[in-house]
Amino acid sequence: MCGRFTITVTIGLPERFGVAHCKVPLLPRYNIAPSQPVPVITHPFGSIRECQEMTWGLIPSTSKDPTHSPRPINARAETLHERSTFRPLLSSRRCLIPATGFYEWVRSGKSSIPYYIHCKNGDFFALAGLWDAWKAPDGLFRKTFTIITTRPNPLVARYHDRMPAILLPENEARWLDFMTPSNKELKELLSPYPEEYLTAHRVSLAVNDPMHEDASLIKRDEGGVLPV
DNA sequence: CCAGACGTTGTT
DNA sequence: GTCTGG
DNA sequence: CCAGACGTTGTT
DNA sequence: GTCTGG
Repeated sequence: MCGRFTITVTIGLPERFGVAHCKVPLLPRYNIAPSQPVPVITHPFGSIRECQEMTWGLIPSTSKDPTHSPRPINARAETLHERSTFRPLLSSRRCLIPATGFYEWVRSGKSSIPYYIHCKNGDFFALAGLWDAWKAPDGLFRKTFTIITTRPNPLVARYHDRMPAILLPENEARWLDFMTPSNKELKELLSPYPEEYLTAHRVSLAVNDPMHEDASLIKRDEGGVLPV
């Protein structure tokens, strides 16, 4: 699945994702966790692409009291069209979440061992997401999003049975297009990202604590005997 | 019809 | 908004 | 995702 | 065990 990710590089991010003027602060992030603000790319109908901050963990616009409702951080690609929470968002609330890597954990007894998965060449990639705006009692809108998950490619399957839906660069515009993809096309867009572009290595247990945020988190850690 | 919920993950 | 349960 | 808390009352 | 917070 996808419960933590990174944006280790911010130089060139607006250009890479077709955003002319990015109004949100772009800082390197080494441990992005649910509930945190994250830069998200949208393409409003009849306008240009935008990059805005949204909170990770979806609060549907119809939510009455989000305090005590689930805020899904992931949505299964296989069942998007049959989930009442996600289906209404498929037509006009698709978004891209820029990233340079993500973490997956392997449970080992009482502890969880983190692995870092990223592009071999260090490129950005775009996670496929859905967002919504919820009107708070104060009248302000809270924008939130969820990351779509899909089957793992063989590389990620060594660590987990799910992985985030990473879009092929040539498909990113289609995902944002106001012409909603058919179910068939959605399935294709959200298929597992090819493993040959990715690599993975074990990292420090320091990643487990979302308070830890420094660049050393993504360094290789020769800690043990678990899978590469 | 209306009322009420609406998620994923991993673990047992 | 849409689906499920009663 | 993992880590950490998990309560109420009355008083300052 | 389960919920909340980051």
